[in-house]
Parts: sequence; C-alpha cells; structure tokens
Amino acid sequence: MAKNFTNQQIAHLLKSISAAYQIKGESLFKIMAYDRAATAIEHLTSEVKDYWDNNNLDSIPGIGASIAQHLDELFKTGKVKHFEEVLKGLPPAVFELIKISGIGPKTAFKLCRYLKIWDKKNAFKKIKQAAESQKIRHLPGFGEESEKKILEAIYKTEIKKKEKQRMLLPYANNQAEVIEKYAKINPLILEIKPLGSLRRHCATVGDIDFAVKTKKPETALNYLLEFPQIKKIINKGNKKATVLLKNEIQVDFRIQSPEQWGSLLQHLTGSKQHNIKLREFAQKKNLSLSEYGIKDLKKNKLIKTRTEKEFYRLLEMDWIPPELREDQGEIEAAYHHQLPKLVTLKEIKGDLHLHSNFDVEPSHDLGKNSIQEMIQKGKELGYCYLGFTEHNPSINQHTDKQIISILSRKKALIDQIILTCSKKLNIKILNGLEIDIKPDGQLAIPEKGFQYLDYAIVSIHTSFYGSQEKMTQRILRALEHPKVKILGHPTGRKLNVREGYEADWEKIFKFCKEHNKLMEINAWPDRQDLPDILVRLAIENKVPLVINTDAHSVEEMDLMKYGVYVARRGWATKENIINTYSFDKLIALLKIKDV
DNA sequence: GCCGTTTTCGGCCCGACTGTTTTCAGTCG
Repeated sequence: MAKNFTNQQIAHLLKSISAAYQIKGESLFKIMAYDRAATAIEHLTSEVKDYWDNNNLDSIPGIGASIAQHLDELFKTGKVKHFEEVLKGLPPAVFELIKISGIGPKTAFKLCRYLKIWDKKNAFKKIKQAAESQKIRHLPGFGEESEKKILEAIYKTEIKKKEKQRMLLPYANNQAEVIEKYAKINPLILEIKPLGSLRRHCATVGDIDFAVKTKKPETALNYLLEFPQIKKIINKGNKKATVLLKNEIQVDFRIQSPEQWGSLLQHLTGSKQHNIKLREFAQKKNLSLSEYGIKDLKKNKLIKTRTEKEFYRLLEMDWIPPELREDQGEIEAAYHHQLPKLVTLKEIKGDLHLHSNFDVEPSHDLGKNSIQEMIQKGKELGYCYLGFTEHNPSINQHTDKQIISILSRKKALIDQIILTCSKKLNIKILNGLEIDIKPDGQLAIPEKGFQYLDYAIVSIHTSFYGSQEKMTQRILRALEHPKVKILGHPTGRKLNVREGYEADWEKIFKFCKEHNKLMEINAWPDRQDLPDILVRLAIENKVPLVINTDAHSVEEMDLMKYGVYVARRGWATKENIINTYSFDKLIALLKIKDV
C-alpha cells in the first residue's frame, strides 16, 4: 500500500537532509543538490506523488537517480533507510531551529549541543528562554551580539507565525511608492526602482527591494536611512542596507552607479531560480554574471551594462519581461528569440464582470454605482464594451416568478440605456448575470430567467470543500448551459485567507476548449484567480481566457492591470485574452445573439 | 548528488554582511 506525502513534507525532508549533510561536513555539492531538489519540489505545480505514480520522478529538474530511488522507497514504505542513517545522532530540534532567520544548520546544531536540546517539541521555547536569561552569550563562538540577534529573530518569527502573511501586490505597490517619493526628493539619487517579486508582479510580495542609482553611494544611502518611517536598521554596509519599517515591512536598498545599473536591475529582479539558471548558462560561454556586470573569464575583463536590455543582449538573448523570470523555460525561449509577446493593459477592450447598484435583491454584495456611471468610467478607460453581471437574486427569499420578474426589469433598463447613453458614448453593453453554482452543480436561477440574459458567468460562492471529483463534476455541470460563457474566479482561492478548491483542471480545460467557455482571470487583489500557473496550463490547453475586474464600484474598474499582470505571468498573449478582441469578434466567438 | 550545444567525468552562481576571530565561516538573497 503506497503512502502519501505532500510536496511540502517531501521538500522539508530533503531540506533536513541537506542541513544534516552540512552539519556533518559532507561535500558542498551534495548539500546543494539536496537543497535544489527541495526547492524544485516546493515550486512544482503538480504532486510529486503523481510523478511517482507515473514512474517519472527523475523528470523533475534537480532529482536524479539517487534521490528518485530514495523517494520511491519513501512512497512504498513510508520511510527511507538512508535518510534515517543520515539523520541519526542529530537532534530533531535542529530542523526546527533552522526555521529561525539567521540560524543555519551549524549554528542550530551548536545551540542544541551546548544547551542540551534534543526534541523538536519546545525547541523554540527553550532557545528563547536561554537567550532571554543570557545563557547564549557565554557559549563558545557566540557573543552578546549574536544572542541579541537570535532573540530578535525569534520574536520576528513569532510575529510571522501569527500573521504569516505576505503583502498583496497592490498594497506593496503603494508602500513602495511612498518610499520612491521620499527618495526622489534627493537630487543625488538619480533613479530608484522597486525590484524583486514586486517587479515580477507576483500575486504577493514578501520584502520590498530597491535598486538605487547614484554617483554618491554613501550620501545617498545615509539619506535613505533617514526615511522617517524606519523603525530599525537591520544591517548596513557600503553597498546595501536592510531596514524594518514601522508597519513591519522589511525593505532592502541596494546602491549602484549608472555604469552598472543594468546588471543590478537584472540581479535584484530575480527570481533566484532565474538567476541561477542564467549564470549556469553564461558559464558555458566562459562568462560570469553578477550585479556588477558580465565578466569575460578568458580575458578576465568585466563588461559593465547601463541597461538590462544590454545585459541580456550580451548573452545573445532577447530582453525577458520580469513577469517571466521564474526559470520556466524563458531563458531558452529568449535565446532562441521565441518569447511570447505578452498581453498589455492597453490592449484590453472591455470588462465583462461588473456589479452595478441595480437592485437585483441578491444574497451577495450589490455594487455601489449606477450602470450609467460605470459606462462613463468604461469610456474613460477607452473600452469598447462592458458586461453587467450582478449576482443572481437570492433564491431563499424569492419565488421563481419573482426572480424572473427582477431579471426582466433589469433587461428593460439595460435596453433603455443602450438606446440612450451607450449609443451616445459609442460603447456596447451586454446584459449578463453572475450565477451561483449550487453544491450539486445546478444554477441558482430558473431556466426561464435565461431568456433575459445575453450571457452568464457562473461561480462558486459556497460549499468549497468537496472532493476533487465532486468539485470537477459540479463545475462541468454548471458550464453545460448554453448561456453560460464564463467560469468566474475559477479556483475560489482567497490569498491569505483560504486555498482554492480541488478540481481536475486539465479535464475542465478540455471541456472549455471544446465548448468555447472562457476561464476568467479575476483581477481582484486577493483573488488574482486563475493563478498564473493555471493560466499557463490553460493556454497550453488552448482555453480562451478573459480578464475581468469583478468591480463593485467605478474605482475598482481600475484594478484591471492586476489581472493583466497575472495573465502575463502565465505567458498570455493578446490572442489568448478574449477581451482584447473587437466587439463583433467577441460576440461571434461566444455565439451571443445580436445585441 | 546532478547533469550534458565541448563533457557520462568533472565541473557545480555570485557576492554582501556580520560576528567572532585574528583570517574566515555562516547565513542570506
């Protein structure tokens, strides 16, 4: 009987082995190999167990014959003899303590040994007590400073555990703008740019990294460190500094001259995996890459680059949009000049998921603004069409007849608006509805109600936690209705709140492709759903996509860019995104009758 | 232990900062 292990568990196990080897002084490359295998598994989009079921564990990058064999044993028997050997004699507490930032394997081992801590349980607490009662400073190799650092790291880890949250992208964006504004007051700072996951437009952001262009590194850095919102300077050198803001956000500043600006941008944008792959690639050409430039190892000469484009060009590559820099094939594509032309915000021609304040008496939120106000805003955004999709009237509080009556009233209003306002503004209007998918896959309006709609979005808003098979069937059943064109916020995830539900996406994608149903990329900050990884999978399966804001007010119609970012991270081009199409092409594709 | 557009052997990304130590190891990104 095969045992099941999650990717998280396996990654942690491999990390522990890597740490154990580090303590035991094994070869550095073996340590790295295990560490890489662990990281690869953390970033995997499907389950390791599925690879094992298909007998292709070693197709995971970083996993070769040896680790594959160990994992095979793990799935078969639930344990690995070789790993047990490696971990033998080491306190399990070590693998808890390395979770504290600043404590690595060797430090953790020393602490466990000197303080006689063995068990995993309470390891954290015991270290904290030792630090608080100033016992650590007297241990060999430790001092007052390191004790203080350990204690601070523990407090920080405790906070993190409690909050355990990364910032949502729009929030991080706003925070970064405040710092940028402060920096730009100083004329010695020629340019400042937030990089890292913020520049790659990841859904969530951990720390904020800034690159700072200046000819006066010391003065510029000192000025930045006087930013009034800084609570504490964590570390400071000649070239970089790390600070903690009063709102607990960690910010890194990295200083560079204009001559080496390009290489710094590249270096600090990451991702780590992208940079590692890029440097390996460069190595084969006898080049060594760093934040300082490209070093020709034969001539022992450093080539400096002012721009990022130049940096990639010297590697014979096209410039890679930051959203793609995740080591998911973008380096190879850039080298062969086959990068996709990613969709842009400018190319978006309409928004098909909007909630006005027309009172459909729904069970979920009503919008704040009138249909007319939202049309006005759509015009300002340069859109050609809009779709109004309020939630369905609540089924508990209405009879079928009442629901039909509400829908017919809304259609009458829309028809009237089309005749007046929308004609005048030359913007097309579609009359839609966002309909709940009931637990059995039925839709929450009576069949007769559909005649008043141009199209429907279907979404799950309740009962998220069924089995994968049940959820898949539920979604497929809901998509069957001919008026249903879009699956709204498909995975149901809420960042920092809940995971999405389990479903067989390949199966759903296949259905969508065959029946021309659109998968939504919902731009709402805590949804960003479909997630980027599934966007890519959907595109590979030739599923048409639509980017919608789900706006409940005119202001929220501005959120479209965050949906575009998600699409770009999923390698989407204009052709993949249906709301870059003209209105005629759109209704032809969706088989929406003349409107 | 992994991996292959020179390689199935012999390489393996690169540098900043810190603390404790007397020149560097450990950790991080």
